[in-house]
Amino acid sequence: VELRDLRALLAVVNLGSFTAAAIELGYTQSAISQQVAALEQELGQQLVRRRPVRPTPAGERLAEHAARVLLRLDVARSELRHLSEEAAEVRVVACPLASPELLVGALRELRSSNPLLRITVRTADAARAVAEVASGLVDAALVDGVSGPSEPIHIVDPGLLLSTPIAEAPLVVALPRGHPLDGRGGVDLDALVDAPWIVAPAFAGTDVQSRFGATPRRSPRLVYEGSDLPTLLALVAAGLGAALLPALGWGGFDGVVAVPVIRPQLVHRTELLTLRTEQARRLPLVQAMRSRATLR
Amino acid sequence: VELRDLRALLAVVNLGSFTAAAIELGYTQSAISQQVAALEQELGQQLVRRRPVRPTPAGERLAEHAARVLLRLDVARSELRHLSEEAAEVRVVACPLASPELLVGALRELRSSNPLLRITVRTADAARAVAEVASGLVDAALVDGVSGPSEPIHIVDPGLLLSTPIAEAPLVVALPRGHPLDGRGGVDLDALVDAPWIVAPAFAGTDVQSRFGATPRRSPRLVYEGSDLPTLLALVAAGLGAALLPALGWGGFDGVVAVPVIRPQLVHRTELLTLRTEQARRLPLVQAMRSRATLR
DNA sequence: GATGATTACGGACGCCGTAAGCATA
DNA sequence: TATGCTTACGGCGTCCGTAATCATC
Repeated sequence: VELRDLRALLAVVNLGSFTAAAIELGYTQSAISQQVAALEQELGQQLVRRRPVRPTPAGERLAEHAARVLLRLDVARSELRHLSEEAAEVRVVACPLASPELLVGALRELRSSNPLLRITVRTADAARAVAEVASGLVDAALVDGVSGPSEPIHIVDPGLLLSTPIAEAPLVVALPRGHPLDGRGGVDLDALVDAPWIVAPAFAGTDVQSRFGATPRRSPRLVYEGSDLPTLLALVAAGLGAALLPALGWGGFDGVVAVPVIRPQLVHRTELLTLRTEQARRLPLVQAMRSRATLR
Repeated sequence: VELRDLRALLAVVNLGSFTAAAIELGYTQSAISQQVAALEQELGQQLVRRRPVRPTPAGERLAEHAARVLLRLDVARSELRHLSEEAAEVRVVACPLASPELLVGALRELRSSNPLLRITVRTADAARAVAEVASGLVDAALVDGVSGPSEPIHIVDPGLLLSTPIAEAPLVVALPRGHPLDGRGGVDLDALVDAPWIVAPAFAGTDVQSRFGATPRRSPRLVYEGSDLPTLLALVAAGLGAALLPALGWGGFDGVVAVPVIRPQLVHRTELLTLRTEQARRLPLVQAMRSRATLR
């Protein structure tokens, strides 16, 4: 098993195409084919079904392992780079709904204490944010997700990155006004399991489905790949589906009502992710965020 | 970064010698030298100090990541192998103090329900046991360790292997009779932090040191690498040091007294480790152990 | 001076790309 | 028929081993 082969498998599984994987990795499609074939031969079983290109159960499992292995290696590289050089810049990535008020407060404090520091902020979905911390593209990521109360969200292997709890907010379901559940004081997610959901990766709706979707592999009725909250809410208002959001961070929106989730017991949680290096721990931004965080 | 290079680094760091690493991996010492040099060049910093051969902080960190990466790849390989073939044999490895009475009970039940099944049992220390589950050498490992009450012991990345809690027992310090603490109803480990400890990897004393040893990197006065409990207790009786053990599983021993650990709150915990495959979950042994386990 | 890591160099193997083959929409 | 994965084959690069060099105990 070689890393090159794992990268190939992962790209093929994620992109659903040998050709696309080849382009992404900078090989010819022939090379990708050979790499995947080598893996399959070595492991003695098919990993990807062709035409259409879909992973077998074994391939799916291996791709999962491969993703974690490659992520850890990214982290390792970044950590070693951090060990030697010192940063004169702070780069942050944040998920759209990840309690930004905390971030801007911390940044203002940071700026006033060090006016010369170059600061970069960008938004991305949680998966990309994690990848960017791992690869060293940014120094910290403010990611959000859904979890049990005062329980960490698990985006990557626990312990791989340093995670600081920042905030928790009640979870609500955004529904079109007039929906049967409109007006309820609280809602059980099981009651909505067959309802049309809007899956919006940028808004941390992905992991909930996998954790609480009673029906695995059900393809969502609508996927919103943007990161614009008003657009998402407009989709909800139009009756195209329900969306899972934190109670805070967005004002009212015409035609949309928010009903708190009361079962299962879930919260919207925000965490700050950095490398597990001393340098990261001592980042002024991290310090500031920590002192401001509402959670211990 | 290539897996081959990571394997080389890990072997060099663990064995403290390029030559020994070369023998272990089946290369010449020259090849190992080139592989480590390649890593160092690629990462732009020294990973291993020569003469004597010791890892730099960067090397230590990378070796840690390398170990986890390689372990995960072992697990991946084993899982895929399990997915295709069915086992006609049950192989178990257990740590010496890992609640063996549960194991033998489960094995007896297993034997009576399936007299033809070939069963293999072996003992090893926790680190080796984990490696053997990962590499597929055994189907399950009964490992013990020290943790907080009803808190899992973390030997590997959480989620990498399937872990079933089996039993917990109070933790005691084994001391020579007549020791100043002899007769106390309970002891605070901090009071013993500077005492001479006997480190016995086979008896799960390793991780406690790293977790609660106030003085990191202090070399223990005595290391017992065997797995024979009477020998260990004889060492204690001779006044060569104290040892951390579970309260159960060993009767009295002449010249040794056991004082319960009351602070920090720690227990001796036993868990059953298997691959995270359906096959492993359905192993009769696992089922039997589960139903017998005193923990939920 | 001996043990053990590094450097130099040649040969073999592996891997990728080009191009032809082939299956499926 | 066209798109896209597979197979065949040749060249290039890489990596390992042998052997000489060098440093440290």
